[in-house]
Amino acid sequence: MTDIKTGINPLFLREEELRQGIELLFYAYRDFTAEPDVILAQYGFGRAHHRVIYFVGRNPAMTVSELLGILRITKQSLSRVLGQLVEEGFITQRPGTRDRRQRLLELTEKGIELERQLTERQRTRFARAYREAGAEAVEGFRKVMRGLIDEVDRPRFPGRR
Amino acid sequence: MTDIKTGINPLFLREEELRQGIELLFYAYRDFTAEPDVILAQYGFGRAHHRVIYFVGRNPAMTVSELLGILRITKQSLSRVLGQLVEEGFITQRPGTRDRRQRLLELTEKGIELERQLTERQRTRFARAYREAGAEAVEGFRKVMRGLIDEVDRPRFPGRR
DNA sequence: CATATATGTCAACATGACTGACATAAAAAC
DNA sequence: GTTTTTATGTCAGTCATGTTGACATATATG
Repeated sequence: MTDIKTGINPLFLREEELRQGIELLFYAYRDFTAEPDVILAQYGFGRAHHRVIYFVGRNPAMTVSELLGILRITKQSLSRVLGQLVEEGFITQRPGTRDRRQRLLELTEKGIELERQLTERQRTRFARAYREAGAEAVEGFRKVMRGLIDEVDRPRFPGRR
Repeated sequence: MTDIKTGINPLFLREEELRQGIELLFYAYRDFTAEPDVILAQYGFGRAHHRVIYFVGRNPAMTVSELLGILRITKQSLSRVLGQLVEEGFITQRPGTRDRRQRLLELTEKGIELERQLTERQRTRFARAYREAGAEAVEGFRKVMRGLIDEVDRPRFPGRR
């Protein structure tokens, strides 16, 4: 075996390092999503609703196709949550002007308020983590995260210029 | 409005920065989990099975309670997937020696093989991202991710000594 | 005019979470 | 040594969120 004397096996270290990454992602996502769930439950909503509200709030006047492309779910799955959100007045749909087949999505005042309330927790979590880690670490975080994402979606996160 | 002349509003930048973090986490997790799903489907398993296999592989002889504490799901939910994995010979249970109420969990050969196959994709994804980002960025990534995790679970990821 | 596209809808199903109630065996406390 | 707590399992029912497949409508495009 390699490095019996030093007790360090570089391959083992690498394996350890990679598994740590996997676990960091698991735990971070678990805790990151747990907080808004409490609020969502009060509205009778789930995580899927949060995702829709989030991305519609982030990309006003986005089309259903665009949203489907981000969420990577089927239109039938989206239809249920989106339908509820429209029905209950959190999101409005209006036909596109250039292409009248499109249903452009937008948050209502009520939707904006819920989005703010939901995302606030997550923003606070990031703000704390960023502050404690420092600017340089944040840059490293971005770099690695960007590299984890499928190539098609990396342009959504332009690197440092 | 602040900084009309420079066109820079620091509060807006901060908001942008935090939202980018939120989105990085969403996309990374989405793509990170998508790959093993293909293999799991061939076995008639889902993501929940992968999580159980992963953590049992990582912590041999772990108890059911420990596993529940990591996954943060109910024992009823765990019971189904764990039961299947035991039934189909991927995991074995044996009573603890110190405390004979415990059922210590362990991967079988078959389980180890499946774990390897499943996690390999994710390890490769991390390996590439780490390599492209560089050692310093990886350190920043770790720092931020650790800060995102609930305080109780941070000791699982000791900082740099 | 024919075809492709954007969207929606109906139906059936699978997975993985939940709550609540109850059961058993072993450890720990008194 | 009896009582209580703990670790685990199980039965039953429900819900949220994903899937596939088929079909419908309106509009854009060739």
